[in-house]
Amino acid sequence: MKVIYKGRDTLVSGVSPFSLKQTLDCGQCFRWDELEENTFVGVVGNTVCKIQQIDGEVTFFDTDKQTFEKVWKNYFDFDLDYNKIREEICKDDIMKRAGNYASGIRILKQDAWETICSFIISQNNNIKRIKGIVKRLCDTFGDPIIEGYNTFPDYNRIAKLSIEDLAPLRSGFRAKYILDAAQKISNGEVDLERVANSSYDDAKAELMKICGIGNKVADCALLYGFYRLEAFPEDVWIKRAMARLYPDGLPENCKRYAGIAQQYIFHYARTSEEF
DNA sequence: AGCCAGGGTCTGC
DNA sequence: GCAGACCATGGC
Repeated sequence: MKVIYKGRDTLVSGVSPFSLKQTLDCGQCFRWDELEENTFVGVVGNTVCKIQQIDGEVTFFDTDKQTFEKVWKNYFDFDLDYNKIREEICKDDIMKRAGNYASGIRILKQDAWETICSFIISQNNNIKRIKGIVKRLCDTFGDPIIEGYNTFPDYNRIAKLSIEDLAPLRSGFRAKYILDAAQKISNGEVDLERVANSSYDDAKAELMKICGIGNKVADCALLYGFYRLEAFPEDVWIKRAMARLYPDGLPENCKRYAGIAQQYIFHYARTSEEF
């Protein structure tokens, strides 16, 4: 990776492979909007940024060295070598095709609470509406950063609210789950530190103490919010794809990075015409 | 108009 | 353990 600080912007190149669009559009995050082709605006923590990719060059607008190092390099996990990972997991024909098709996807390092909350909202829902609910959640209860952009509200704030307070979100039956998650994390019943530091099975069990978090949402939270690259969220698409591609289960050499394999298969099954 | 959406809970075998 | 109804809401 090559990083150049030019004027007010930060320019990144030589991350191979990387597709900003595939990464932000693959259903792992819900707070990015595409302004124009390959140009996105989003919020991470209390930082707002416009990012554009043209060929191999990614521009982080109005971003100084310190912010890039502290926020964006970590968020996109630019130090992780995806070529090496693909070498390890894309050994058979199917994974080679899927990995080749979705090669620009990277797993983002997102905030744990934000992913927990977002994937509770995702259940029995579609990406467009998930984004709408998350936006209203931030607009209503987050702190302003700059005009039009708020932080994701923290769990202590949400824990003080009632179901009626959440009505403007129009999140339906999920509102009570959002509250339960915020309350249990806020009062220590569910310990995010413990989730981060225990084994995969224990971490999953801890998350599933929250009403509204089942097997799939727990795996999403672990993969996207706790950097557990071995987590393998199974939604309807993946189940369909697995039944056809790997009826006997995921190949052994995929398991260490099952979450990345999952992204390749998911993207391939959902958008490729040859699937 | 009616189906479905990156599911989970609750109930009944 | 496993199947099936039900859950709110909106996009298509």
